[in-house]
Amino acid sequence: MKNYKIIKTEKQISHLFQIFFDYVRHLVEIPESDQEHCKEIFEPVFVKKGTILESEGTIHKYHNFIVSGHMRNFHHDENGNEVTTDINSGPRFFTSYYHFINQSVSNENLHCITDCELLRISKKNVEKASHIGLTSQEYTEKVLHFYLQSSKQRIIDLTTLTGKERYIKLMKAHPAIVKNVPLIYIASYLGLNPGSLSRIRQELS
Amino acid sequence: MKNYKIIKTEKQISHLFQIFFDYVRHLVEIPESDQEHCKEIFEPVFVKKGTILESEGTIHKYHNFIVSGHMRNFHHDENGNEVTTDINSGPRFFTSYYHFINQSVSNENLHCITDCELLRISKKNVEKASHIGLTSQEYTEKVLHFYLQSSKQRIIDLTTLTGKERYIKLMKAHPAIVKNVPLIYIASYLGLNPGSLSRIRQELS
DNA sequence: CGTTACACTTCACATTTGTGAAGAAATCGA
DNA sequence: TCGATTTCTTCACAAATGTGAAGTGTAACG
Repeated sequence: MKNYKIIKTEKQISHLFQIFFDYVRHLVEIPESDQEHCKEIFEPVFVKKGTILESEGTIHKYHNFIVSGHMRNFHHDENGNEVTTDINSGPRFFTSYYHFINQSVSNENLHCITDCELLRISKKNVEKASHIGLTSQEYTEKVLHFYLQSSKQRIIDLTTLTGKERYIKLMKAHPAIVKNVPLIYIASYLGLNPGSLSRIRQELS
Repeated sequence: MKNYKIIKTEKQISHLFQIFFDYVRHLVEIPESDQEHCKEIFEPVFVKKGTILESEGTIHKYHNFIVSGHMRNFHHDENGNEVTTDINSGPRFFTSYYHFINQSVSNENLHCITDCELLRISKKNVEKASHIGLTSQEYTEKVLHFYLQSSKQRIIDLTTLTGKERYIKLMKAHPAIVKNVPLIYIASYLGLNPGSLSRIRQELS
């Protein structure tokens, strides 16, 4: 089964970078010359639904930017149960940050829930390109801040909201996730059993 | 009521820095010369139980290191209810990071639950001392990573453990917190009602 | 020393969520 | 297109947690 590197036209690839640059501009400036350089160090990848891009027990090779599609991050707990810790859609970065940056063995899996269009960069290229704003210390710190803020908000939601309230909030914030991602993953992400979430859905309809 | 700057001896202050340096060494090297400099830019503060060190609606002035004592971080939700987002004991840094670093108006309160011994540094001094390892980009990134990892673990605990399991885990990891911090704050931190946590305590005894 | 305020426990009852099994629906691959 | 597999729903019952009130400490402060 060939999940990777399906051949696409120049135009399609150009479109990926367009979305990428539009997204990144929110956080940092990227001069024209850097944009050209990005096209050399970021690799466009088209991945089939179901692919595990990076898996637990390995050192993750790439820093991934989701252009389109849905991905989740999961691991196994001490009883062997899958725990979905994160679900996200493009455009955005989606990586096991801590382990990627430190190149330590990750306990996390990056799973493409739907077909995904990605741009990814190897650790080597990240280091080579440290002069580019995008891979600079400053940008990294901004990204980490952003994740820290989202994590804090999620903790607040988990401690103060009921399951139904958390689901409603997710529906409003990310309707595409609720539409495209299987219920079991959403349930795990929200800290609910699939049965409980199904009941909540029914109550809401 | 005078909560601040109770006069202490040279020896007591020296002890604070000793604990501080011991702690920081885990993450970064600090040469002798930098240690001397630290003593100039960090201010020892002795604070009475109950003091709100930094409060919501203001720009936080200091980056705090708890030498001893217990502090919590809380805010008010849209209904005006207090939410305790974090509880910690020294030695460790305890600051509303995002808002402090960006010098934006914080929505968080830093509350001394017990008498606390602190070392704190103003934003100005942080910038002045950027050549010291301790206030460098590298150190900041390590600290952010550390917080991100703790937040992720807390999310996992909140989604996969019951209230009783979370309480037991806290007891094991931080017995001093369970002993010294009022139940209402611990309950809020664990995402439980005070009544529920009290029941859990009873079941465990 | 006594008053006051706050924190903690306890209770009965309501609500939410978990559990496991069974069947319906949707999806996948040949 | 047709089985095979997975996911989703539904149900009854169990367990966990929320709620509000009442009563009992316990610490703080004058």
